[in-house]
Amino acid sequence: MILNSFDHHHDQGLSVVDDNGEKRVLSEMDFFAAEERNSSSTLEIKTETHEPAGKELHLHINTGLDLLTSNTNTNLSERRSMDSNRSAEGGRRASDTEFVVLKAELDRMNTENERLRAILNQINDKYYSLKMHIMSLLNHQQNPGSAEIKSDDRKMINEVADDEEKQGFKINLKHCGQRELIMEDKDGKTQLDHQCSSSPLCTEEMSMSNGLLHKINSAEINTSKDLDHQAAAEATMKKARVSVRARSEATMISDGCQWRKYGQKLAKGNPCPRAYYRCTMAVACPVRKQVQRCAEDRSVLITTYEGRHNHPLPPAAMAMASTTSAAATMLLSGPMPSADGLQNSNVLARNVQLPYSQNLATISASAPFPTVTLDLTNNNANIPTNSLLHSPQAPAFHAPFSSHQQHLSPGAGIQVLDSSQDIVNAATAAIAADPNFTAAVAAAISSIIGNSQRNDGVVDRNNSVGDVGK
DNA sequence: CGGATTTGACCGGCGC
DNA sequence: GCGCCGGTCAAATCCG
Repeated sequence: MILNSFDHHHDQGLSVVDDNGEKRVLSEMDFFAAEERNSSSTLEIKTETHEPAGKELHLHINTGLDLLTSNTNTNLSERRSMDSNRSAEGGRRASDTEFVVLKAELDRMNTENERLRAILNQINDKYYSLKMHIMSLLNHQQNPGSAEIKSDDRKMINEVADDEEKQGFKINLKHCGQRELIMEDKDGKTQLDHQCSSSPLCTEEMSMSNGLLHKINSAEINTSKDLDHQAAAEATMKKARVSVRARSEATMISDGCQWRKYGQKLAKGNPCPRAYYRCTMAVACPVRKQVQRCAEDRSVLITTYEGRHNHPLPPAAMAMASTTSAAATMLLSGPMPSADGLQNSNVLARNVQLPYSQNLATISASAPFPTVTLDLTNNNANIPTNSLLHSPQAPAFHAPFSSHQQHLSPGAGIQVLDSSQDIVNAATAAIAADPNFTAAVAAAISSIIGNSQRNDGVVDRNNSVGDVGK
């Protein structure tokens, strides 16, 4: 057997040439593969270079490993004893030395691996922290706050940047005004950027957005103007709504929260009744939701959430709380022209179609309450729909955006700029990444604005709401 | 029997 | 002031 070195250039991992001359590529090495158990413990290591064929370096190494040994921690005296028994065959001493060398090398690599893992974790943590601070900073650029906070943020950025530099990475705070954050390695190769296409990272990141809201809010407490702004933001937050359009035959999408129906009305302009629910997962939880079928397309269910939860969320709700939190953030931290932007009639009198995901998210503020509409009925090319369509709880989301949804043509109204786009990008990624889509979306929305509390293990009970129009 | 749902009554905001 | 409409209340009813 020929064991090849890792081919870093082609990212092929470990390749092995077997006794028949066939080359195999291994992502993991299985020393205990059945066909190898009784074979010789000799490894032929071929250093595969990019030199012409025939110049490959072959190293024949007797590993000295007892591959039949189940306990890899067999003590050395036993191993030495076994080795000495074999020494009669000759060459044992050399293989013993090689074994020690290999073991040392293995230990060294394990140590290195641990170190790299720790560094990676540290980088991830600091990346998120830094990003939160940057967004907070940017918020202050729009809503000038205290210099103290800016100083703290700058200090934080410097500290993190120093750390990354020491660890072989650097944070590139490029075009901060446009919310670009890029992590590069020493060679300048981008490792992560603000788009954060890796869904686990995005999910993690988005789950922090509630914390960001709190951070932003708490950072605004310094002046009376900020207090006013905070009060206004909270009032708006209370009134802010997130509407989700999803294609579903079910009477209500399961969202991980528990709801109790308290009313039903026939609303004007829609023959389908509108059902009113309140969250019953905690006493006096103020969150309400309305469920109604779309008049134009009865297969589309429109769920509108309002308020913030006053309790921890179940796992299913937490799964996508990040998404709607992002929507709320988008709604409330858009390109406000002033600190009073939320009260600004210009803001409240506009509708904005978000540029990233066409037909996916729309801000509508023409209604009494500012509303973000997430349209999940669209088979958007930007979304890996296969992850959306096959959830056992989720119906297929593939209809085109229904016509009654308000849209603005480009240039009409105020386009949501980068921060909001980033948030929507991330929200979209989070949506697309979550296999339990329906539960995730609804859960997220119910928790929208809200609840950044850590999930404390509340069991997800199936909601027991009734049918709309039953 | 307790909790959830139904459904008509009621309330408040808004426009005319 | 009045009517419309969305939203909520609460008694009656249903259901497990």
